[in-house]
Amino acid sequence: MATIKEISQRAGVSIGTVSNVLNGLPTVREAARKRVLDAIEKLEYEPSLLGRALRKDKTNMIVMVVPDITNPFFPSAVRGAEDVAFQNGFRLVLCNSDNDAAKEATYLREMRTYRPSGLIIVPASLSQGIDEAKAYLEAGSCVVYVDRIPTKWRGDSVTSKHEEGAYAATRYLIELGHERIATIAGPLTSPSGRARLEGFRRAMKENRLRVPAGYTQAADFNKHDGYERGKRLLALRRPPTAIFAANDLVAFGVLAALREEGLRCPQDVSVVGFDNLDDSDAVVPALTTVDQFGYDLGANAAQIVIDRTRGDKRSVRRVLLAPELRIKESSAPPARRRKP
Amino acid sequence: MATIKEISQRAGVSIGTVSNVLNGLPTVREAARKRVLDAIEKLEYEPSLLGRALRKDKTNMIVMVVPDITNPFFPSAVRGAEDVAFQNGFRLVLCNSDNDAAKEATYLREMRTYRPSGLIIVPASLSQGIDEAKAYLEAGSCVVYVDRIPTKWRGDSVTSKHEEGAYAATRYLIELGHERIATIAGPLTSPSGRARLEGFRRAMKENRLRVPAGYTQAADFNKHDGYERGKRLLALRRPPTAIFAANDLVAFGVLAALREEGLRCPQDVSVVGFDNLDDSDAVVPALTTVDQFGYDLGANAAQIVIDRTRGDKRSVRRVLLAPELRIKESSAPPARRRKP
DNA sequence: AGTGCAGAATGAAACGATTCATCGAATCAC
DNA sequence: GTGATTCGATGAATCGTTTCATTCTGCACT
Repeated sequence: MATIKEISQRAGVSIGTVSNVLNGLPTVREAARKRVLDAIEKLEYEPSLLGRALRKDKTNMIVMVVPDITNPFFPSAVRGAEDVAFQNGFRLVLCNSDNDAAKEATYLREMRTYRPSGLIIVPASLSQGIDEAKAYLEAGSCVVYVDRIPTKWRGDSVTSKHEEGAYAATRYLIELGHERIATIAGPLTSPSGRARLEGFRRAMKENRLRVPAGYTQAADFNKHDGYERGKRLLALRRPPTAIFAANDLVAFGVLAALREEGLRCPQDVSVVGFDNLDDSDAVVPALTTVDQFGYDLGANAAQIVIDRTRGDKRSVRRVLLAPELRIKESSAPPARRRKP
Repeated sequence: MATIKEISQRAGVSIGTVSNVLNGLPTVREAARKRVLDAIEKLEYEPSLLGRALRKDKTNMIVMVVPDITNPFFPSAVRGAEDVAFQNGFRLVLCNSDNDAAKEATYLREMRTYRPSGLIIVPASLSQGIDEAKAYLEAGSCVVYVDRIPTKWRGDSVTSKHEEGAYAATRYLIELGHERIATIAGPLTSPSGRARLEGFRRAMKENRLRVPAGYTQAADFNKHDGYERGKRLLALRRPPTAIFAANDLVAFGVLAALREEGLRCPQDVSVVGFDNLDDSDAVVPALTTVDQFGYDLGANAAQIVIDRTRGDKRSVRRVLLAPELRIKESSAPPARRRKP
C-alpha cells in the first residue's frame, strides 16, 4: 500500500531518486541507495504496476487468446507460454475465444487498452481478419500468431509442420505394409487440417497408393466426429486396414467405433493420431501419434514477444516446429488376409 | 489511441462531460450526449482501462491461480471462471503456481499491485499461509479459495463435498458385493485427499468391513503413482477385488497396472476414480468415477468475486458442491471366487 | 426586474509511477 | 582562487481517467 512518495519521505530523498533506485540507474550514491532500500524493506513497498504502466504506456502482461482451454491441446501451449513469460517477469492473461470471432474481437479490442507487451493468438477458425492485430502493432505491442496463421498475416508466427507430420505418419503406415489407408481429415476451413490432409496425400501418391472414394472424410476436431466418421469408414464395402486421424480426439472416436464394431486395434485396424495429448498414453491401446510439441509452440511464441519487447528489431520470425512420430500400441502390420 | 481529451475537444465539451457520458450518468443533456457519442464513434475511441484503473484503484481483472493448467482437472474450472467473468465484463489472468509456494507468493505479491477485482486461488498443496490473501482483502480485492481451503481461512470459498463423494463411491462398490476394497488415497497433506480417505473409511466402517493393513496407500495425484501403488496392491497376498482411487489420474495408473498383470477390469478388479475427467470416457474400460463439476467450481468462484465487487456485503459464502457418482464400465460385482 | 434554485457543465486535483531539464555540490585544472 | 566539468539529486510535467467543488445557464416565482 505504500507509494513511492512515502518511500522518498522516509528515506529523505526525492521521488525521482527512489525511481532511479527502483530501476537500477547507476546515478545514485551508495548511501542514498541504502536508505531507499531500507525504507522499501520497512514499508513492504511494491511498485504499482498500474502507475508504471500508465506512464510507460506498456505493461508486463502478455495476452494469450486460445479457442478453448478445455480442448486438451491448448493447456500445454498455454503452459509453455506462461513458463517462459514468468521466468522473464511477464504475466499471462488468458482469453478463450470459444472459436467465436465476435468474442475474440471483443477481447482484443478491450485488452489492447491495457497496453500489453504482446499478443499471442490462436485465432478462431473462421476469423481471418488481422485488423485488430495491426492495431496492436501500431500501439507498440507485438503480435505472434500460433498454430493457425491468417493467410494475409506477414508478421511473427509459430506453427508446426503439419504437412510433414502427416506425411511421416502416413509413410510409417505404408512401411508397415498397409495399402488400404483412410484418413479422417480436420475441417477443411482450418489451415492445419488442410496441411495434414496434403501430407497424407503426398505420402500416398509417392507410394503409388490409391485413395478410393470415401477414404477421405472431413470432420471437426473432436471425438464425436471421429466416432461417427470411423463408423462410416468401417461400413464401407472394402474398409481400410489403417486410419490416419487428423488429431488425437478424432482418433479416440475411431477407437470407440472399432470397439463397438468388435474390431481389434491394432490387429484388425491400425490407428494413428496427431497431437500426442497426455491422454494418448492413457487410452487402450496407447495411441500411435504425431507429437507436435504444444508446450514449445507456446514457449516459442512467448519468447518472441519478450525478445521484441526488449528491442529485437530483426525481420519477421516464422518458427516452424518439426513434429515427431511417436510409435505406441495402436499400429501394427496389417493382418495377412481379412474378410470385410 | 484517441483519448478522452480528444473526444472532449471534438465534441466541444469538457472532459468531465465525456466521462459522464461514458459512465452513463444522467446529468448530461441529450444534445451533448449525442455529440460525444458521435465523436467516440468517429475516432474509434476505447477508454483506457489503465487510466481508469489507476484512478479508481481497481481493475476488471480477476487473478486466478491454479497449480498447473496441464493437470486435466483445472482447465474446466478455469473455463467456468472465465465464462462467468467474461459475461460480466471481467477478465481472467491465469497463473500457474506449479504447486510451488514460492512461485505462488511471487505471483500474488506482484499481481496485487494491479488492483484486481478479485483473486480466485487453488493454493499449492503445501501453502497454508493466508497473509497474502489478507493483503488482497485490505487492498479491497475479494478472495475466494477453491478446492483446497487453508484451515485458517475464514472467508469465501467453493469446494466439493469430497468426503461424501468418496463415501458414495465406496458404498456403491460395497453394494455391488465387494468386501475386499482398497483405496489409493491422495497426498495426506491435501485436505481433499484426506476428506476422500475419510469418506472411504466411513463407508467401510458403516458396513463393518475391515480395511487390512496395506489396503490404504497414499500417493500423489498422478498416473505414475497410481500405477506404482496399484502394482503394490496387486502383489499383496490377498489382493483387493475393488480399488477406489483418489482421482482419475491415479485410476488410470491402476488400469495400466492391471493390464500389465494380465488382470481384467472390471471382471477381476473393479476400479473407481474421482473427478470425471474428459479422458475417463476415452479410457478402456470407461472409468466409473465421481464427477465433481470442475466447471461449476470455477463458475461459482467467479460469481462470488463479481457479486462482492458489486457491493455484496453478505456474510461469508462457503459454496459446497455435491459430487455425483458416474457409473460406467470399470466396475462390476466381484467374481464368484478367485485365486490370488 | 430581481432573486432563488435546480440542472448542466466545467476544470482542477488526484491516482502512482517515470522522465528530463535543471540545479547544487564537489572535483579538478590552472 | 576561479572557472570548468562532472556527478547526484531534484521536482515539475506527464500518462488517461474519475471525481467533486464550483461555476454557469436558464427558468420560475415574486
